[in-house]
Amino acid sequence: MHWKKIPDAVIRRLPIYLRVLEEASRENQKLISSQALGERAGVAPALVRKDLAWFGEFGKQGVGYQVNYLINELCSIMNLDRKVCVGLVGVGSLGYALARYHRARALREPSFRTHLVALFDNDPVKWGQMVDDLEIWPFDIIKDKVKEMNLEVIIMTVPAEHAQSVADRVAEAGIKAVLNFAPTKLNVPSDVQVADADVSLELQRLAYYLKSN
Amino acid sequence: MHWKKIPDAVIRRLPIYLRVLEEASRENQKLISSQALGERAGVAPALVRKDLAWFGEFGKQGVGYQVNYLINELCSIMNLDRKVCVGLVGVGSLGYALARYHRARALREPSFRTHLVALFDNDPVKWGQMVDDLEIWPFDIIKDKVKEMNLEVIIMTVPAEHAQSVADRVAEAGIKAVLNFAPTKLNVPSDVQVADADVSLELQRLAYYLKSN
DNA sequence: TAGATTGTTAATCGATTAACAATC
DNA sequence: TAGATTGTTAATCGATTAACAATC
Repeated sequence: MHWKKIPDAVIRRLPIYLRVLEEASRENQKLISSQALGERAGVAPALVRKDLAWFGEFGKQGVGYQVNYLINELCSIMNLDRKVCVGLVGVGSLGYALARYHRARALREPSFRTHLVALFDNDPVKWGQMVDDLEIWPFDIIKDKVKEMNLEVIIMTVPAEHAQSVADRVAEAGIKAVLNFAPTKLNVPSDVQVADADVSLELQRLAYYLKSN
Repeated sequence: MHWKKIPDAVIRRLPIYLRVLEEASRENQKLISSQALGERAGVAPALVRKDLAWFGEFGKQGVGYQVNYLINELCSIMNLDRKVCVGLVGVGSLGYALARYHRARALREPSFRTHLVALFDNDPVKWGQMVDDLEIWPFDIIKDKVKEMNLEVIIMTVPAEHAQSVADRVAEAGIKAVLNFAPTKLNVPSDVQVADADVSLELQRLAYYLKSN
């Protein structure tokens, strides 16, 4: 695109707006102001307007934003106006749970938009086992599967000590986006995006705030 | 404390430093420089020094930081120099998995420091069932259990539509820290800290970056 | 028209980086 | 001592907020 680079802080808020808008849509709201949207998203109204203004003029002065129109625009901006195929590596207890959770939610919420379609593990005992209607494949064939199934995002739920070597193989397979649950920093090529989702970091952060209160 | 308020951005990095330091300690490293610590944490060395300087002078010029000493200091700063008791509400597939994952990790890593000790659900069918060696209690008795077991943090893995009312009850029970996996913004009293951990927000953010690449 | 709310600019606030004297 | 690395200050960079003209 020809735009100036959009700050990541902005990109992180867009899915929150999307979530609020979809709620509003379910409640049959047709219009929403930056004030109301911001309140439900936990963001100042001026910031909501500024965030949206990076991408165009979506509102009407004195009126607000059309809920369904803005949902469509945001989906297109976020690259969610299509099926995004996701794979998961490491079907231990956490991987298993996330797999089931993700599929249940995708079934229930059509707005979920990311679809978990493949599971991988390197334990031969697990190969061929099913989680709901998904088969567990050997991790070794991930490169072929990425191509065959058009996987674009990989969720990593492997032990910390294997995370880096798995990440290497994942990057080699052409994946550009990884959601990493392992408690370790991954070194990946600069064109691969990693989102970290280590539960313990958040718990430890919360512990700090128990102090002052 | 008498300090100026520490920015949350700083607090979020401390657990990352802690993780790196514990790795280094396991590798029998005695000393670490802000350079090396920063590299493994993904943070600029100057920022590492500035973050630590909020709390005191822990290093020696020309030498660096003593790994084990800094671990102790950081634990004390983060309020992790003791057992932090955690409860979990909503033993669905995600809650069940997080429970098992958390306990397995706490057993394996003594440095984990937060301990999951109670599970709650409002489905009578689940009451009395065990997840590993933890019993599932009725959500209704959470207030008593918070007192009895000294719970300080609650992990919420309930459906979005129940999240707010659960949060109200949790806050009422005296809890000041919540890790929320439900895809909804919780309104809580200002002395209650909420950390959001909605997987779909991260997946959607990753989808955006698939575009430009 | 009058009231409401957008898009945008300028001001503020906060966080990160660069640089270096202090000192181990 | 010489080299290394801290703690800290000043400079830079970036993000948020306040304010308001434009306009529906």
